[in-house]
Amino acid sequence: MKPSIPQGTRDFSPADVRRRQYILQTIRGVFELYGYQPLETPSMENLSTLMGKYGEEGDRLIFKILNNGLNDPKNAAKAKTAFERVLEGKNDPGLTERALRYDLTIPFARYVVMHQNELAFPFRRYQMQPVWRADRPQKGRYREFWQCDADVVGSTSLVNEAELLGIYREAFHRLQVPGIEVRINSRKVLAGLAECCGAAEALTDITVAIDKIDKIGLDGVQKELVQRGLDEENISYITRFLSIQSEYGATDHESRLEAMAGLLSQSETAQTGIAELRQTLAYHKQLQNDAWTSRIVVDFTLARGLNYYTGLIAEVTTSAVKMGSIGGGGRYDDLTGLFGLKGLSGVGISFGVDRIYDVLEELGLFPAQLASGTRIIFVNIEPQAEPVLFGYLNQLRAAGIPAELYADRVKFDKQMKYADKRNIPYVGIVGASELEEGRINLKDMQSGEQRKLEINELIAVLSQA
RNA sequence: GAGGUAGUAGCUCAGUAGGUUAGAGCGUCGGAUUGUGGUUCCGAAGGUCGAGGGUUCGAGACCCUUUUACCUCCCCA
Repeated sequence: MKPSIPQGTRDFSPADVRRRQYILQTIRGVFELYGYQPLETPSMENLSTLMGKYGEEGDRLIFKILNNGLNDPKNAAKAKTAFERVLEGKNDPGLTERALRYDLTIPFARYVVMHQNELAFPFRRYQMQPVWRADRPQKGRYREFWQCDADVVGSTSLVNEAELLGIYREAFHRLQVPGIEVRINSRKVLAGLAECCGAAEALTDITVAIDKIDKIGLDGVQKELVQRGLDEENISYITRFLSIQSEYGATDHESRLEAMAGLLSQSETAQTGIAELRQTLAYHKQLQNDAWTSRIVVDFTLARGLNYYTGLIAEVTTSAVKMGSIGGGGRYDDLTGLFGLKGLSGVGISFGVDRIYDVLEELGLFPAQLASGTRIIFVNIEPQAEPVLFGYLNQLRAAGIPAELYADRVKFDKQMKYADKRNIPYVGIVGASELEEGRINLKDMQSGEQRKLEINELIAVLSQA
């Protein structure tokens, strides 16, 4: 049988894992720095927890888990009727009642509701775990991928928004990704647009269409709006809305906000949204670090799919690589309401680790020293030396230096080749003569230089390198 | 979920209008070199041509099905 793995999944070889851990650790460090606490939830949730939370499209992409025991004769009738319902496109607990998690936000909301009495609100947590989607794989799109989320619930303050934007910028600064743009918008402005253009009920159609303007241009958006049933009057208003976006420089926030406030003066919702954007930017300005090269862009065409967002929405892209967004988030006023806990507002962001990986790879931004963990390997050429080498290993490891011994006594050059292939920077050679001298012949694999050292000197050399 | 392109050695690929035992480079392994890797030289192994079925005297090539990757749409990280 030819081995294979499921569509859209990947193996991660040692070098891949090190690189992924580098990303994960960098992001984790920033989360911790901003006072977020770690949380983990199960890989699978009850199907009812997930269904209906991501829109129709989302429901279709949830990986469902088949119930056990379907072949038990006493379940047969139930399973058969359940299967009939599934064929009709419905779910039935007789066949499946669990599913793999689709994102980290809904499980988080579920967690908050279940543990509301133990938590100190505002509750800030971060979560870094894989999620699964039955999407068709493409470049940068997998069926199993990791998300890194930071959310805070129980606070409506825009300080949270401002800090989350800071987390994005700090993390990408540390990862040294160039061309980072954190685009922000407010769902309230979009709702105001729908109101003002006379098609309040078509909010989703409008947002889905204008979100594509980067891809299909103004003409394309207009066509799509027609297709989605908007009339000429609606569309001409939306066109004016879109022109505000292109009229000002990318970072001329204030002019853009002012123009938008003028256009949407009839909508109280939109005015609130604009005021919130202003306040978020003002807070963020005080929190930001001058070293950050990324920029914040107010982008009124930004929509984002997940329909639970109600306030600020954000998305991260880099101009350095052709790739979809590498992060996104927003505020949701009533996420926990879905699980019976009303009045808790939350806001959060997510990092797309797998896409960030692809970006770093493409730009060659991974630090070189991620290659190997082992600092020194002892070649095994002299049987008498083994007890001494064990002692050296113990001392090196006690000093925190990753060290290993080539376990099999095979040909010298084979052992050297192994060290070379593993990218281990130093080789320790102890043969008969070194044994007699009580020293180690230390070879620097990069320069090829060798020198004889005592173990204490060797530890000193490797500690500082 | 809809459409398109592709799948030949571990990797990157070649393979003439269907015609003997399917090739190259890189890598792997062995040797030159039983105390010195990354360079060099010599040699070897490695493929039921993604899988299944069909057309044909004959299929890596043509047809169908299936699977996987990539691209577009949908949607999204």
